[in-house]
Amino acid sequence: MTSRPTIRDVAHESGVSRQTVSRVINGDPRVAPATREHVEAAIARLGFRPNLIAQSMARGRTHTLACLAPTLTVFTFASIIEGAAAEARQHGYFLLSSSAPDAPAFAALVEQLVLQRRVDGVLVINPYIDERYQHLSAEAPIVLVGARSRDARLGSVSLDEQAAARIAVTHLVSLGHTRVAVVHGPLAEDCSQDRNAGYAAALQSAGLALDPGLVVGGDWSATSGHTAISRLLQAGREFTAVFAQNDRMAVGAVRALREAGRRVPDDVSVMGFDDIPLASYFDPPLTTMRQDMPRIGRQAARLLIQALESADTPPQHINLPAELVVRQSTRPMEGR
Amino acid sequence: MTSRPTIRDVAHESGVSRQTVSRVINGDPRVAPATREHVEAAIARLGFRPNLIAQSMARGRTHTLACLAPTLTVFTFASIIEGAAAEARQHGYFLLSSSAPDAPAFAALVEQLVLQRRVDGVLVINPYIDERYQHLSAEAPIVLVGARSRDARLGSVSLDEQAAARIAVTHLVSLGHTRVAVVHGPLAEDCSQDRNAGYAAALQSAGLALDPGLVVGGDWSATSGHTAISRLLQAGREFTAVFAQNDRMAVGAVRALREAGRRVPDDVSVMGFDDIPLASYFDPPLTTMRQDMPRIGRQAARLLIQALESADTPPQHINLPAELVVRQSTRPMEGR
DNA sequence: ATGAAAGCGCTAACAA
DNA sequence: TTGTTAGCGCTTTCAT
Repeated sequence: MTSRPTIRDVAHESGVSRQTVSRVINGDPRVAPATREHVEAAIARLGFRPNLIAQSMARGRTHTLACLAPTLTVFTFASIIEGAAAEARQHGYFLLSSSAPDAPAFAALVEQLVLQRRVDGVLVINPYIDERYQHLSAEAPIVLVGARSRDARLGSVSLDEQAAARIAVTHLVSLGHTRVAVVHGPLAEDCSQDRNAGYAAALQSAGLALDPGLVVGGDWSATSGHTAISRLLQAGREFTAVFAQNDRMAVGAVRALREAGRRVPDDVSVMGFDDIPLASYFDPPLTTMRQDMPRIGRQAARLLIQALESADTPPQHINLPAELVVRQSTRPMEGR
Repeated sequence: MTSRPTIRDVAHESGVSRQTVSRVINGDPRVAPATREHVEAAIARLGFRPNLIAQSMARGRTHTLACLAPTLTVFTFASIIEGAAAEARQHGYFLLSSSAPDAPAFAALVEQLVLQRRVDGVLVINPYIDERYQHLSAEAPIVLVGARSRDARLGSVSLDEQAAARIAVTHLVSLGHTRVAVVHGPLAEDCSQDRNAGYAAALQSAGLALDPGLVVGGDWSATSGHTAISRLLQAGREFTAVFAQNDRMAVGAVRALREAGRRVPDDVSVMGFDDIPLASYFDPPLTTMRQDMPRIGRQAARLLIQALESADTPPQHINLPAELVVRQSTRPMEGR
């Protein structure tokens, strides 16, 4: 197999200079129509494709973005990435995705991608789950996803977590529940804090006291939701509703309740958050807050590209709304 | 911000030639220890990082692999990617992932990645779900994942689907079920065909006739599993067990059965395939075949890197086993 | 409208 | 062990 044709081969083939070929492939208008046709014919004949590496080299930009997540196997992250990729593509960028489970792996990724100039900018999903944000060099434009930026120079896109949690808890309260437990995520993550704040706000608006004994934490896994609620039950806490800060913990909570002989939703209502794909196939189908993940990704990509293309754009912070999806895991309090 | 230091700056700073700096950063042994130290000091002082784009340019290789999936949002695909990324990293490669929902998008991706020389090789997950395999130019080394290669030049890694399906169905048969329905995936995909073959083989080994009326298809979604089983019930087919070719369809099947007043597993046993993360949290917890996805990804990456590093390696085809996970959605037939 | 020359940051081949 | 000389394939001046 001989190596691929270069711009030089096309120049020979069509009898013009390399420069003219370059103009043609870049859509430069300063080329005579006849010349352009000749060159395009030669390109087609030779099957020439511009070498992107060489273009990047000469231009100093790669037209490539990276989207980094803690893992690809979590549905919400993957959805954000796909939304971002779609938006990037529309703007002529290629978006690659990769994941780093911990801070050192993340640092290595940033090193490879940013410091070694492989990409023009980076989208970072959940930057505050560990120390990874410390490795966010200011070398490349960066947009944070799923957390408020704690650095004035970085833009961010996230859900309006507090408002969403408030809607969720208000839903439970409006059903007549006055003792609402919350299973929150790791407090190192903004979204857990914000959802807790929304929980508190909703209770307060309803004139209900917040019982710290009903606040328990998990790590987003179903198992952790199970553990959290089991503990609550063993401690003899009274509650008729649970606001789990994600669907997986909600599912774990449901199981814990059943194991303790409580019916869901007859005895206890349970809400989740995210609306994962099979949320409606659990028993009972989960009432939850739906996040438009792809949209979050699209917005983030748009912000990043904006920053790339007009250097002096001030960093923006975008908040997106979530939507209540009522299924069968929540129901009005029994009159007693 | 001044631009980043180059190899030339390091050369000046340390009083050696660019070539010597190049040798240092590439770990070439032909450098005097003293010189090496000087250069390394200069590198540290300047904060120099080799520009990967320039390296790729000069070397003609990018040390980057791509892993392409139909979507990132399916757990099995994401797991394969993470396994592949880990293996690639160990070998000094960077693996980027991207997704393409349909053949045209896939073609564009291949164009960007392979024809424009952005990566050295490609892993393609599920190449036969549509016409995408037709866009697999022979320009770069490619390894197929999740399907037998139909092209002698391409290596592949997949599950031993037939054996796995056989184990699954044999499990049901050993429980005393003689009327076992199957909900298969799209027949364009090898794995559906192979799992059907395993189903047939298991029945035959058990001396049971295959009733074509008990063979129904879905598109892997829970909804499709629901529809398939609903139709079977409406048609009045008799069966006491269902082998769904993935967990999502199994979950749909369970729902359909319940809606028709059948208890699972008391009246009908249901098996899935994949062991998705929340499989044990459905009601009932799903009996299923567990695939070691990360391992599939690792193997695939290993094959690709092998092909890259020793050009004349013949394409290999690897088959990995799956493991039966018994939970509560299957149980022995009631004696009647 | 087109071409010539220089260079992007690095490595490879050859010398010394 | 080190340096010199050419590129890699393309774009960007600056001429013409």
